[in-house]
Amino acid sequence: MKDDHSIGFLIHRIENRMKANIDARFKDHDLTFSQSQVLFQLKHNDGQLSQKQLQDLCNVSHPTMVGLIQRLESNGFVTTRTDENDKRVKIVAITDKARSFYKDMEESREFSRKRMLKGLDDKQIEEFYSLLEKVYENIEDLKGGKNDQDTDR
Amino acid sequence: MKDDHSIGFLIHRIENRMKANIDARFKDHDLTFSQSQVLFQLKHNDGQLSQKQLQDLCNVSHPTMVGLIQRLESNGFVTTRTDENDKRVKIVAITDKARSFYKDMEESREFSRKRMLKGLDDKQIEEFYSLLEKVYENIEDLKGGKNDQDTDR
DNA sequence: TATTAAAATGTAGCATGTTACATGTAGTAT
DNA sequence: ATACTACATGTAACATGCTACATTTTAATA
Repeated sequence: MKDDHSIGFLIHRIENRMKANIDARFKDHDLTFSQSQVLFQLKHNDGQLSQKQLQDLCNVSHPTMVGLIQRLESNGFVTTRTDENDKRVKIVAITDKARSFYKDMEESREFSRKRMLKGLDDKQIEEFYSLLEKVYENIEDLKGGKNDQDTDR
Repeated sequence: MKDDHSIGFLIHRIENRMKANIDARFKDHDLTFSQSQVLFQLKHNDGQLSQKQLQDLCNVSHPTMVGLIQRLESNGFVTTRTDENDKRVKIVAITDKARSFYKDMEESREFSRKRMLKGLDDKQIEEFYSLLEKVYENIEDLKGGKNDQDTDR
């Protein structure tokens, strides 16, 4: 039983369930969990960021961010424009429509959070959060630990 | 900073990184992280299971399992046949080729595990594992908590 | 027995994630 | 100025996950 749920598989399954549950809750708004993360980052950064900044904040590859932004834009949650000062960069800005959904999004995330953490006390939640942050720092870099045989190759 | 990485987003990003890293390590073997989970379950259950049993053990929807098995079969990691006693069920069996890869798979998973848990002592790892299991139990069911207005909130 | 319900699998269509390759813009060095 | 490099974005092709619908077989029931 112990070995049947190694930590990696466990995290994988938890993520799958959580994502599917939140996607289902957001469906009425034509929004997904991953898209909500983009809106979340925009909301917490003056409502506008470059595509590159978004992909770094969300820790996804750039083609992934391209798709997310395209769908968000086609549903009216963001607008995009080219930066005048540097024509390479695409600026993504949150719309009022997205802002008006923000409360709902927060509530759904809070609901999901409560469900996940049911039965854990505040101290355990704090510990869980802290452990997750450490693990995330360990594997955060997109071009992940290719330095197989040691520290530096 | 605290609110920037809510637990859900954190888990999501951890899973993305972990999956991508392991997929990269498995690439030479024409294998993926998710496929390895299927092989893992087979290995720990006498080498053969029905498709339904696999989808329950891996906690994925049945169309997902269909795809996983198809690719595993086309790469020679499993064989499939119809159950004689119940023609509805498809029996999936691990092959010798997959068995011979098993050690490599274990080593890669161990490498990934060590990287993720770097800096955590045994007690913390135990705590982390226990917390993950609790969270998983909270959201394990595929047809997730649609009973919105019930206990919580 | 005939009908109906349930169970296991399959297919279609989509979102999200990846890597690999391509394009256009900006900065640097010669 | 030219060329080289770096950076931001775009496209292609694929794996994995989902829901919704369809099919086949088994079980249950009238």
